[in-house]
Amino acid sequence: MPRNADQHGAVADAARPNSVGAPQDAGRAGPEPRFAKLGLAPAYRVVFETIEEEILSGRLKPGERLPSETSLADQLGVNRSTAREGLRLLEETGLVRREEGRRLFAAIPRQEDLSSRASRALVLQHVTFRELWEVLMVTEPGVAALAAERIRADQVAALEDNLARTEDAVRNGRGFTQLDMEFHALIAEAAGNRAWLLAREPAALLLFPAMDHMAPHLPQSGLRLVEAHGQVLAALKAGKADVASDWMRKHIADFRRGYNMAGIDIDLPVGRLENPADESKSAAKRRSS
Amino acid sequence: MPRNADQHGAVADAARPNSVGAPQDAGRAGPEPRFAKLGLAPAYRVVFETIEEEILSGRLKPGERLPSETSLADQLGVNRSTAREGLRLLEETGLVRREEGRRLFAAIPRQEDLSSRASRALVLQHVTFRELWEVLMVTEPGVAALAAERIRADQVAALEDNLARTEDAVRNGRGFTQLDMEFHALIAEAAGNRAWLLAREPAALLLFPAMDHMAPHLPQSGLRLVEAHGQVLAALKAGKADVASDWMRKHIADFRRGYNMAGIDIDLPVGRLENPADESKSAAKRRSS
DNA sequence: TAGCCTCCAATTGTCCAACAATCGAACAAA
DNA sequence: TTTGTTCGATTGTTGGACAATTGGAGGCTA
Repeated sequence: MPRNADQHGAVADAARPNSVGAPQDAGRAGPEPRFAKLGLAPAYRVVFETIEEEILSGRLKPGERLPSETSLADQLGVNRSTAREGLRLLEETGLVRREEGRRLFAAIPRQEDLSSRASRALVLQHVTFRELWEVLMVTEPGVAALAAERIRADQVAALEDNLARTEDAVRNGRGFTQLDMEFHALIAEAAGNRAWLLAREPAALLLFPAMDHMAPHLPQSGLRLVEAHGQVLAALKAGKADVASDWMRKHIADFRRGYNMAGIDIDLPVGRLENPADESKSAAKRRSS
Repeated sequence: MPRNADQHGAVADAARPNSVGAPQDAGRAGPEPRFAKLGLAPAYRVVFETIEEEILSGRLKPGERLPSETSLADQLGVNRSTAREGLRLLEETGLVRREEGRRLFAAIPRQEDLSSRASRALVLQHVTFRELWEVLMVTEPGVAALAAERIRADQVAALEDNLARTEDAVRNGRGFTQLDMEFHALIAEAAGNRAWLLAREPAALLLFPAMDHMAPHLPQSGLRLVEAHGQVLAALKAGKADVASDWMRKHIADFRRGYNMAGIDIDLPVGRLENPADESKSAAKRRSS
């Protein structure tokens, strides 16, 4: 790639950041690790990094409109196509997003995006049920303890509503996986800690749906789940952090027991997310293959 | 944008996935809001999703080469520019990577990339020191307990080496933040749980470097840290999960105490990562502004 | 003046066609 | 075996176009 080539070019080379006039590459397989291999980044990546830095540094605040592609390309001294490639990079990072319509905004990456991408990575790594379970075995009680100290009335109400719906679903033999996930997510939210949200969600997103595979084998599981949720909720309402934490631990432990009883191997890698339950935005935004 | 326009076009429309034969757009002036607006994704996004699906489903295995851009564009029935935009999306997701050289490979997203992106998001959300601390207060002891049961000899050796270097750094008044991070990372690795790695790293990446701000105020902090690390390591070697966990808890708790004593507000948002200490790849791969 | 409709400039999505710099592999020379 | 040389394939970048939408600025009615 013509680093500084400006072939037919009229584009102002001076405006191009990082137009390092560095030696091409130092040769590939040098048996002597004498020189550090100097990395030359393609222009589209430089575009990405430049704008990224602009946002990270706060000079470009979330919510603010980005300049038009043409103007951007102009300012950076690259072609619009190149600028667009940089924008795609930003788009996927979540640092730039298009609201409804086309205009691009600077933005903060959304939790859901981060989590779902992390989940995908875990799946691709063939992470096992056991690994996920070990994580949640620690995080969920921890989060519950925090939530007990901070939960607000409206959040209690949301949990009560969730519990009622779960009871109903269980009584009528309907699936309750989604409701279970919602319950745990609500508690995590009640913990009022964004870092926790991010830490637990990828594992939660993968482990809980796995329940669908075991529930059919265990008629009791629904009742046990409702009982546990009820106890946790009660403890939260009473502000008893240790009790909430304890019940949560039992609840998650139960999860594993369920798996064992259903005869499923704990050390099997988890599969792909079947139905991430996001008909909300997903269906509107993209059409699948 | 000409969804299916193929304007001057010669490109095989049939080959185009998702060439939904939807009415151009229901015509703008349709006085009847009869149909729900069906979300049309730009072609470059369809390209992205198509290839993503190919990888996620395992039809395209990690490590495998992708077809050339021209051929790809050809197969998908879009222009090379458009295909490239899709590739940028994939590139940033980490599902596609360029080894050394240019050819693109299918790949699994790297832990580091996921973590650093997550960290950035936390910073942009102005997450506070307290939030991070609350997370690590739970995760680190949990991870240590697991590590006690699984740690291998070579991992013990690595920790011992790290401890020795830390002692040296402390004794000679050098910075030891990097070594501290390494110590914790090694333990996380010893826990042999990839989901844990992902869960704790974003917070760790942000919290530990913050020590740089407090160490200067606390002459003792280095010694306390070495003592704690030593105790944890001893417990790990002895396979005493609960002891390791306990010492780790104290260690992290100490962290906060240090902050208090240094007179730093716990509820202040953490700043940007100053020096993520990755001269290894960072310096080689990109040149900064 | 508020409300509505029309027309136009600005912007995004795609596409085409080239060219420069490399990479890679094949082959020749030292 | 190491070092050049050559040539085709591939990536990085650029210019230039055109269709479909958007967002307003005006202008026209109540």
